[in-house]
Amino acid sequence: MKSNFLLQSLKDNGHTLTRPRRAICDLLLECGGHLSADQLVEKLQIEYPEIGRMTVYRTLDLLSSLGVLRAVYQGGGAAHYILLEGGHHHHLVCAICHRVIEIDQCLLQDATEQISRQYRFQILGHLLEILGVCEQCQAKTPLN
Amino acid sequence: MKSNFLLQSLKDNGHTLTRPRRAICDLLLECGGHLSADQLVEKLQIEYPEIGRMTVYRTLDLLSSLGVLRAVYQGGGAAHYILLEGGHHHHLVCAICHRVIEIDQCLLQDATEQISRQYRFQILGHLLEILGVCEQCQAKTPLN
DNA sequence: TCTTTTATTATTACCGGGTATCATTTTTAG
DNA sequence: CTAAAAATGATACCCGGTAATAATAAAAGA
Repeated sequence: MKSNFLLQSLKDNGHTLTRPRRAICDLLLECGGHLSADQLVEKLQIEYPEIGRMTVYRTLDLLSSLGVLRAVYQGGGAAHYILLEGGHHHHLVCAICHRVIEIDQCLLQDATEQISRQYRFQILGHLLEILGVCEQCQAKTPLN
Repeated sequence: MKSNFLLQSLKDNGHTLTRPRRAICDLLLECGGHLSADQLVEKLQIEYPEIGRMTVYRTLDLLSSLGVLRAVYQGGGAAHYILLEGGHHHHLVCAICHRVIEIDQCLLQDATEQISRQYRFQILGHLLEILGVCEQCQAKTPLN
């Protein structure tokens, strides 16, 4: 049984580890994030048909407020949620196919410290989103 | 009469500079961005009561597709739009009062070039959003 | 200029993601 | 075991954004 930092965070902050919350946190971790609320609901229905929409939304909000999850709103559709184990997240978004490519390394250690001092801003986390064209789409639709 | 790079972009791409579009682009530049579509509509109503919601949404979409504007979706409410004269944008978001503090300098010149090579990703722009607590809110609610 | 074609706009109705409400159930504390 | 508190689920609702369409304005051609 692997540990789940989402559940751990709930526990550490005095929240109950209920069946729905366990299911949601496990699924989130299993899928590595990048799911929308409705996608979560749909997947949960298979094994836990009793879990309702509201609980999913509420749990996602709760996790977000604890700083271990983050809602990302790309234009148009539903928000998707990314795991924030290290307090930060970087990813590339393809403007054509909307593929999301995650970047593990953090490019901003120094930069954020500088910002923090300069603006007297207490940093909780950051999100870097790079918009562009992925390799596959460059091949399909050469822009030049 | 100062130049408006939003209007210029429309012109350069063969779009008509109509009265509504002029009004929208002027207002966007005047306010320095960070307005929602409905805020724009409301402000426009004062001087141009004939301009409808749809036109505003369409114009914002058009400008976004040209890469000179970008919709930013913070959780909850409506998207707001930021000017992208240089193709990128950085800002700080206060987790408590939701104030938005813009950062002028770009911290990512080197980092994005590295990403581009490493992932063979053709970068169009980037958005860095730093979440934290601003100076005023730190004073009001000391976290420790 | 007048006509034809194309682009843009305004109105309306609609859709879907997310929220508010509240009664019910589950969990915790005593 | 009982009472209080927390969490859940069903329903209805709200609001930001979209789709569709008819009318208008602008551009192009004769």
